[in-house]
Parts: sequence; structure tokens; C-alpha cells
Amino acid sequence: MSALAEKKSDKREAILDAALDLFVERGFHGTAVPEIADRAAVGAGTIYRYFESKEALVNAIYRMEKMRFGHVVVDDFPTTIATREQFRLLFMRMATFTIAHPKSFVFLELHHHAPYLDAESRAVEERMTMLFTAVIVQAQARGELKAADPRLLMGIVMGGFVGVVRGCVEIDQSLESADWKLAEQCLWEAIRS
Amino acid sequence: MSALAEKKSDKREAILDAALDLFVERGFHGTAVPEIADRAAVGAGTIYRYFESKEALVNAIYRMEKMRFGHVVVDDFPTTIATREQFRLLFMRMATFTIAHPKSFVFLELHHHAPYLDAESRAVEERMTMLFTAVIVQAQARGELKAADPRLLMGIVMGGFVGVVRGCVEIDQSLESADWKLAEQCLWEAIRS
Amino acid sequence: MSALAEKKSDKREAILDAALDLFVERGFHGTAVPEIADRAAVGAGTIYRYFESKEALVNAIYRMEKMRFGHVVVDDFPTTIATREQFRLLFMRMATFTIAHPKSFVFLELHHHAPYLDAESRAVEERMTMLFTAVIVQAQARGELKAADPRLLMGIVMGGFVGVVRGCVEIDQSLESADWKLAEQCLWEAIRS
Amino acid sequence: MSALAEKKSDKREAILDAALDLFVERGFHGTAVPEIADRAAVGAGTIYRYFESKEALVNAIYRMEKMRFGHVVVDDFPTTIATREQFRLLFMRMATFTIAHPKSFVFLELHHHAPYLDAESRAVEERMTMLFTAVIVQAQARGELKAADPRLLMGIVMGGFVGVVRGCVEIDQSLESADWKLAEQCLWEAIRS
DNA sequence: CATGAATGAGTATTCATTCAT
DNA sequence: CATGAATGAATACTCATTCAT
Repeated sequence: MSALAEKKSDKREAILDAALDLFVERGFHGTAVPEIADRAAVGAGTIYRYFESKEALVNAIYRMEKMRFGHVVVDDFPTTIATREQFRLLFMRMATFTIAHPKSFVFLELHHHAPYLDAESRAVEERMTMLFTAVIVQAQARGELKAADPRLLMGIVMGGFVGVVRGCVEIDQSLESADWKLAEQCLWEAIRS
Repeated sequence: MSALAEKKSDKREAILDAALDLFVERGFHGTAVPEIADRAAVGAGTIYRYFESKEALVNAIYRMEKMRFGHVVVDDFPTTIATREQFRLLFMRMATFTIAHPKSFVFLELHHHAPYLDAESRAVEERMTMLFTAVIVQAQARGELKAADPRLLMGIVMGGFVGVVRGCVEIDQSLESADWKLAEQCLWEAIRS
Repeated sequence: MSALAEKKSDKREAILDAALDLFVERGFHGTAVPEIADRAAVGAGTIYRYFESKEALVNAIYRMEKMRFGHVVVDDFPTTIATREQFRLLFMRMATFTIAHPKSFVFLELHHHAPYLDAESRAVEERMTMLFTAVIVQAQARGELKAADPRLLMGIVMGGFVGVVRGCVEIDQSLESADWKLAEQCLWEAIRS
Repeated sequence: MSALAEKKSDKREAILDAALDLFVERGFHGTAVPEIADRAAVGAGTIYRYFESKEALVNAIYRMEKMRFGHVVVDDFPTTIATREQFRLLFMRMATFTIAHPKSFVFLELHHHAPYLDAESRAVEERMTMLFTAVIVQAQARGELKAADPRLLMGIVMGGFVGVVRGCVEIDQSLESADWKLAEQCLWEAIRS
């Protein structure tokens, strides 16, 4: 109402942030709505002014974070540069996103295919998968990647990336300090022909 | 209570199986104890004859499965054969385990570092990690793997493996039919020097 | 706030109307204050400018409707005409009121002795009962009504009247079309000596 | 389990009794489930072992009491005796039921057509109404009742009966002491031709 | 031993009421 | 004056756990 910087609702944002944190820490079912309210410093009832239910809330977070991920990683993705450069760019953008929003990344990982995600959330996920697949297929056509099921290659790269991130998180190492360039090189060698 | 084959209690086994299934399907907090009892075809109270609490149950499963994984994957692991062979063996043993016990594998993945795992469960996990690390360090000493933090390499390999499994699960493809040899080759190339 | 016709506040009236409707449809506890606000097309807070609480609101309605009923039914009630005529007049005035304000009548019926009615509301109710009783006692003194406890006779007449109204409401028959004259004759025969 | 007299579940009965009392005193929406549990001296959760929801509970009570009423009032209703005798029997059976189960009677009155009654409950109600209607129509055919819409006559009689009961309840008079014979005579005169 | 009825603390959600704008 | 966002106590309902049988 007052400050210019307060574009959208303060509280909505606070709720989303708090819920993201807690869902990452304790899981969806392990997080009580009043806990979210407490951490967001709002009343329990306030959450229901912004989200119809706990499920609606988790879905809102999923879609928002997935799209944020998409904006950072796939927006303006160059299709004409060399495959090696494409891979590096993709990987580094993913690293950039993960460093900037580590919780978001972990959240997206954890909720990949959770039963409480609704059709729309799943659609957002699917769109992104198809994008990646297309890039891989194209590169395979140029003979620059191994001739395997694109899903296998994608599984290896995304899984490997997650493995690196998890390694950092588990030992409380800062993500900035990770050897992203080396990891990128490893995973490139995994899939290049 | 008579048959020789019935070493441990029938019921205990049934409970563990049912709980494993449900924890994988719906998560720890998403699974009610009476549901476990129903699927195990025992009374709800019976669960508490074998396990002190729901947490004790999930920890028992975690330790049991982790050790089963260990038995299949690391028992009698040859230290003298070539690194390439060591990697292939490790990878294929992991594939064997995952094909034989897919739920167990997914369970272990999902509960990696869950807050309700107790100290002992974490210790089991740690022991296994150290084992893998030792193998990697040794191979690095021989100059056969990239000279990176062993945790990075392990993250890539384990993550990549999980990525392949998840890929199969997501598209309901049988794990037997996955191209394990190709995946193994990819991940070897990822980490070899 | 300007027009002469707007004696009391527009909004107060709208709130009373909306609340009457909803209390009849869903009961006192079954009606949410914001619902009343919505139907009255005012803000939820506005209700509290006019009424101290939900209870105060229901009491205000009760007293207002009870007094409206009183004005139609007992004002200028002739004490000198024949008992038969008195009864006919009373009955037809009640019918007139019920036809004009069916919701009000049903509301009064439903909230007869509700625990959230306060002392003043109960007093309004009592005054009206005493009036009726006096008429009955007088007529009994003239030997024109059965020599029973006046409360019994009043119970029969008022109950019978309600029964007729409920019959119409239940089958969605318009109250105008009811055979009021016949009903009046029935109930007169019930109590006449 | 033990006592012979304990045919059905003790607790189920206690819950039904407590709920009947409270629904009569405070209405459906005005009664909290834990209040019912308290008065029934059972845990709140226990209610849900016997009834799926609060609505299921109120419907169970409605059906049970309606049928109990039916058993007392309409079972073995003689069709061959004189109409005057039929009416007296009906009326006195209703009085007997009301004296024996006053709360049940008031409950049935209050929940007549409540929106949370389900189709089955409504069907029970309808069956009884049709029974009464048939008796009235028959008597009209014999020219012993006024030639009015049977629903009107039924409304007058049932309404009048309720009026008498309410009169007693309001002044805390015992129902036994009511002058049922006189009331019966009044209502007979109301409808006889 | 095994059971499942019983429990009550805990959960998601609603709603009467307040108050800053 | 009027509002409706915000609140938190209260509600219906669930579920881990116990215990009499």
C-alpha cells in the first residue's frame, strides 16, 4: 500500500519463502501449516487468503520455481553455437541458478513427480523435459553425442548434476566453491560421442 | 512357528515389506501406521511388538536395506583388478541390486539424510560412503581417475546412476531393459582421467 | 445520506435483510458473518459498525420482526367484538403477516427460545404471549372457549397455524393460495366450547 | 464383550445419546464434536470409529429416531376401527412416544428438512408422511373428516400436537401432566367434518 | 503373542472479530 | 464512515500409540 518497492503482497511472498524452506527441510507431509505461518510471521488463517489449501500452496511453489528455473536456464538458449558450447552454457546456467537459489533447486528435485502435484504443475515439468530432449536429439543428429536414448543421456547429466549439488549440501560446503567447471567437463565426457 | 524355513517372524517380515512399499509410494509422513498394518495383514498393535515406533521402523528398514545393498555391492570387492574392471563390477552390482530390489533402491535414495534417521542409520550410510571414497582415492593415486575431490566424482557417478534409474521409473520402463552397459560406459568416461 | 426516504442507514437495512435470509436458510451457527456481508454487499467490517456481534445482530432481527408481527397482529385489536370475530381477525392478521413476510415468520418460529436470544428479546416474546393469553382467558370467562389451560389452547392454535405454513413451505406452495379460511374454521372448532 | 446386556456397542449408544441431547439443546452447527465426545465420555476420535462424519452422525440419529417413532406410532395400526378411534389411538401413541422420548420428538421436529439430512433420511420421513396421508384420505372418503387438502389437516394436527408439546417444554411442565385427552379432543374437533 | 478398539494430541481449515488504511 | 486484509481461537477430523481382551 505504501512503499513503492512492495509490488506484490509482502505476505504472499513471505508465505512462499517460508513454505519453500520448510518443505525442503521436512517434506510436504512433515510440515504443518501453522509452522509455515510462524516462519512467515503471519497468522495461520492468512495463508488461506492466498492459497486455497496446503496442496495449492505446494503446487504454486513448484510452478513458480520451475518457471524461474526455466527463465534462467532455457530462455534465449542459442541454437546455432557448437554443441560443446551449448552444453557448457546449459550446465553453467543450471549452476548459476542453483547457487542463487539452492533451496529452489532442492525443492524441485524433491517434488519431481510427487503425487500431490496437479496436472498443471506436471505440464510445466513436461515442457521443460521436452526442451532438453530436443537439444540432445539435435546434437546426436550431428554425431556429437553418444547414440543412446536421449532420456538416458539426460538422466545421466541431470542426475550427475544433482549428485554434485547433493554432495555439497551434505557436507555443508558452499555451492559457490564447487568445482563446477570440472563437473561440467566430467559430464560432457560422459555423453559426448 | 513350526516350519524350518520360518527363521525370523513372518509378521516382522510382512511389516517391513509393507512399510517399504508405502514409504516409497507416499513418503514417511504420508503413510499412516494402520495402513502399514493393513497391507501387512496384521493388527495395528502388532507393529509395536516388533518396532518401538514408526521412526524405529523406518530406521530399521533403512539399515536393513542399506546393508543388503552393501552385501550385494561391496562384499568381496576385489582390490587387485584393474580400475576399469572395478568400476564395471561396482556399477553392474548396483544395477543388479536395483533390478532385484527397485523399491529398496528408491527407498534408500529418498531417505538419504531424512531428519528422522537416527545416528546408527547415519553411521551405516557413512561407512558405505567411506568405502567408495577409499576405492576412488586409490584409483586416483594410480592416475586412472580425474584428480578431483573424490566426493565430486562419487556424486557424479551415484547421481548419474540414480538419474538413469529415475528415468526408467518415470516412464514405467522395466529396469532390466535399461542399457546398463552404455550407462556404465558413459559414467566411466565421466570420471576416468 | 441525502435522500429524505433514507431514514435509517441503507446498509443497516441491507445487513438485516441478508442476515434474515441466511439465518432462515442455514441457521444461526450455519451462517458465516462474511456471507452475510457478501449478500448485503457491504464489507465484513461494516456489520460491526451497526451491530456489536453476530449475537447482537440475530437479537436485533428477532426483536424487530417480533415487533413487526405485533404491529400487524395485535395493534388496535378490538376487545368488544364477538369472540368468533376476534379469533377470525387474529388468524387472518397472522396469515396476512405470514404472506407478506414469510421469512420473518419462519425466522421467528426457528428462533423461538434459541439460547443466543438475550433477555430483552425474550421479554418481547413474553409480552406478546401474555396478550394472547388475556384474550383467551376473557373468552373463556364468557364460556365461548373450552375450559382448558389457556396455554394449551394457544399451543394448539399457534402450532396448528405453524403446521399449515410449514405444509405450504415444504411443498413450495405459495402461501397466498393456502385455504386460510378453512384452516381458520378448523382451529376455531378446535378451541371453541 | 462380557455383560450379556451389552448387546451392541456401549460407546456407539453413548455417542448417539449425547449427540441427540446436544443437537436438541444447541442445534447441529452449534454443537462441537468434542463436546459430544465429552458428554458421551469417550475420546473425540472414537466418534469417528462409529460414524464417518458429524453429518453421518446426525443422519444416523434422525433415521433411528424416526423409525422408533414409526414403530411406536404406526406399527399394527388398525384400519378397521372407527375413525374416531383411529385418531385417538394415533394421538395417544404420539403422546406416549413423546412422553417416553421427549428429546427424540423435539429432535425430529427441529431437523425436519434440515439441509444436512441425506436422501435416505428424507426417504424415511416421506414414507411416514405418506402413511398418515393415506389414513386421512380414507377417513375423508367415509365423510368423517373435513373435505380439505389432506396436507392441510395433517399440518393442523401435527402442528397442534407440536404446539402442545412446546407449550409444556417452554414452561418446564412435565409432559405426563399435560391434558392429552383434552388436546386430543380439540384436534379431533378441528378436523372432523 | 496378537489384536483392534480407544484415545487425545495434532492437523488442515474456517470464521467472528479487529483495525490500519 | 467503510473496508477487507489479517488474525488466532475454534472446528472437524486423523493418526501414532496403548492396552484390555
